[in-house]
Amino acid sequence: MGRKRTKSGKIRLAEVAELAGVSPITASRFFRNPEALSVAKRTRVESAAKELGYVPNLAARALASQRTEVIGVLIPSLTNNVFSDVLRGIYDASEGSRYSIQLSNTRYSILQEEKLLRLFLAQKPAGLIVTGIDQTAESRAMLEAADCPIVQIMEIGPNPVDMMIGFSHYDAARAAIAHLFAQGHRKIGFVGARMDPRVQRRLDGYVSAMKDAGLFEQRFVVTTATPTSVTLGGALFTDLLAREPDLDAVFCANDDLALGVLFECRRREIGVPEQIAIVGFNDLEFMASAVPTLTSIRTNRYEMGKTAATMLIEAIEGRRPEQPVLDLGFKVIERQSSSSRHSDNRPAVSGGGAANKMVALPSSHD
Amino acid sequence: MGRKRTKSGKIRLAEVAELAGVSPITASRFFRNPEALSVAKRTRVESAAKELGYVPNLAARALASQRTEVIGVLIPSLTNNVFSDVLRGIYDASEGSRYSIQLSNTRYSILQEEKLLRLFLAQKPAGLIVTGIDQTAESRAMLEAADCPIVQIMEIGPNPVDMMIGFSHYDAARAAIAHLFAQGHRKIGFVGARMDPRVQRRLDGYVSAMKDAGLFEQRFVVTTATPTSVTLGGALFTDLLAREPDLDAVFCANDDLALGVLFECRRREIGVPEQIAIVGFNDLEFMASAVPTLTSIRTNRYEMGKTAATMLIEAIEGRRPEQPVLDLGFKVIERQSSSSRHSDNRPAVSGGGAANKMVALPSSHD
DNA sequence: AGGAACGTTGACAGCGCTACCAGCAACGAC
DNA sequence: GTCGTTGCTGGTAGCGCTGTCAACGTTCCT
Repeated sequence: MGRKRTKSGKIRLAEVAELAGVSPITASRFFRNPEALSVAKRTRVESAAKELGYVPNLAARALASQRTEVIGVLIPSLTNNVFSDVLRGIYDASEGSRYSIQLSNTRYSILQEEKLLRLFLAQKPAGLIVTGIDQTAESRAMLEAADCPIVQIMEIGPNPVDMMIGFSHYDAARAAIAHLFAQGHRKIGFVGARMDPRVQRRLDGYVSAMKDAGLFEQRFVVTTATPTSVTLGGALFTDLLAREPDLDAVFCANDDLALGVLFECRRREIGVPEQIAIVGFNDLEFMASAVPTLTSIRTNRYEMGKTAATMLIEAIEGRRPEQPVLDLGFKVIERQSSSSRHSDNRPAVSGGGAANKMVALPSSHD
Repeated sequence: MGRKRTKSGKIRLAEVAELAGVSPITASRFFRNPEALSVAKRTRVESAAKELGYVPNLAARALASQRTEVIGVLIPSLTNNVFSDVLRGIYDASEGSRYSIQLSNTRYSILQEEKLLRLFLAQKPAGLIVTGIDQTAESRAMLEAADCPIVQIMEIGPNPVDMMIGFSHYDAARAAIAHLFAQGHRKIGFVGARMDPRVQRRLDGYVSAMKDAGLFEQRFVVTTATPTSVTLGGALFTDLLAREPDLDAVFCANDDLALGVLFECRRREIGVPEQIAIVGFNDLEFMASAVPTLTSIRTNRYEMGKTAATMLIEAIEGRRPEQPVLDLGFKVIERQSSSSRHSDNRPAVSGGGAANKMVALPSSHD
């Protein structure tokens, strides 16, 4: 049976080529590298494709060219609104490009990540975005052997596989504690949940800052492997208070926990910031409208996702960035919850790339 | 040049077949329908595949079989944590199945949705999940012509394209207002943002309930097309109060707005619920730990996503659900913010599927 | 015993596209 | 005028897999 067997409704490249009066190869070239065609043929193919409503068959293209136009993204969680901001950036950057996003969820397991990586790589993705820098040795080897650009996101560290974009969670935590010190706080608790590598590094930053000041006490730290939530913030804070009733500040590993701590303070009629100061992490939108407004560490999540995907696409197309490692920095957004004085807008402390990138961010976003 | 040109590292089905001592076709069948093989060959192919670390080439499979194993998902927003719950359900259900998820973001534009739909359908997805019931006529026609199962999610209505899973936003809003009436509230405001079709239906439910009681006033309603946020909740509530200082309750179209209203009340020292009752929508996690705890309408978002994907996969594999339209219902979760009495756990009012599973659609309009 | 029915297997021929290389015209250099 | 060079175009041959159908061996029935 001949090629004409296909349903009449189906438009193949051959049909476009025929209508345009060129060979299929020329038509194919039009979609991949229009500049290679003479202007005359280019316009002919273009209008033929439009007239027929041609949509390329991606599977055939992938099979023939031995590569796909898929960007694989591995993130640990979909629940977390931190990642939803990053993802939004990634999707926004991919829009308008020829690349599509294939998302997978590692559920904070590096073994699961390794499995997914193997799956992804077998399909020859155009590029890969992976979260963090704590891969298994096997994953690391696969990433290094992969013949596509790779961006690691969410944090920065030594030995990037390829490109890297993020900020130092350790430094950010130290900046938060430095801020609390500057406000006169000494007995500063730490509340953390999930304890993934990035939260762990925030804890490390907290510990080092406290030790540097000779103020560290193990009982100031309350953590759990449980996924984070507002309610959990209240519960962990309750534990913390039971261990150390004289606490004068709490640094929360994320904003949900901070909100939970705030509510718990309200429930117990503990004055914020008079009796206890609160600092969160991420600067989610609600932090600026809470009562009192909540101090947090602003991280550039949307920008991180967007830049990661943009860098990746550039690299895929052969334009590697001059700087493969990008520190997007962070910024201490000081608000009422940690302000011993009454001002709500004092000079912000920032770190990493933030210092010389986006200087004066307004204190609310989106 | 012969077939052996391929890099030695690449494992094709042919290699597996050779090692197993069967024909490629038999090996192929092993992956698609193992039951069709004799036990002996099945184990032979299985161990050969494992030994060689074979991973099928999806592009080749898609090209040869004229269908993909991709489930297309069209949602309006990635920011909204309502959708992130739904997505989590979808991804969870797809995990372990052979299907992968292809996500696209319509940004609340039905024209954008139409464009994406065209793109998706050209790749012959195995199935499709689309948000809502307000497609363009063109989209609707494409969906009806598509030869794959389709699930509409987030709400229910007449004339499903194929399958449908959601609940009545209209009825849910009416239940919220009925609850406020039962608590003795009369001057009930409505605060809404984004005003997508589902929020619009919540507004319609509010309006109809108020009109039924002869209490509707246009000035009780404050809405905006701006994307929702906690801060916006406070701002809209401020507008509302300016128009109607005697308000005794606010129904918020979502929980972020409700939280913003709560904070604004605290800022203005308005007692909740003594002076103003607050009811939100969705019952996000933080509602239960706010001070006071916030009443909301619980919607089964994760379950909706999970069930949608499960139904879809079942349908793809030929097992169509007995009931193509599933009403997941809702539940009024009464908490302190709307409780005139002091109890925090009175019998919950529920509607839709929660009461009588997927029978006739409850009194939804339009 | 003969034949039908079933379960299992394999040969063949593409799926729609692109990599590779050859061919051809137009042009400039010598 | 010949020869390369460049720019554009087309033919051939797959990419790795699966749909279709025929062929085979076995079992069961009459």
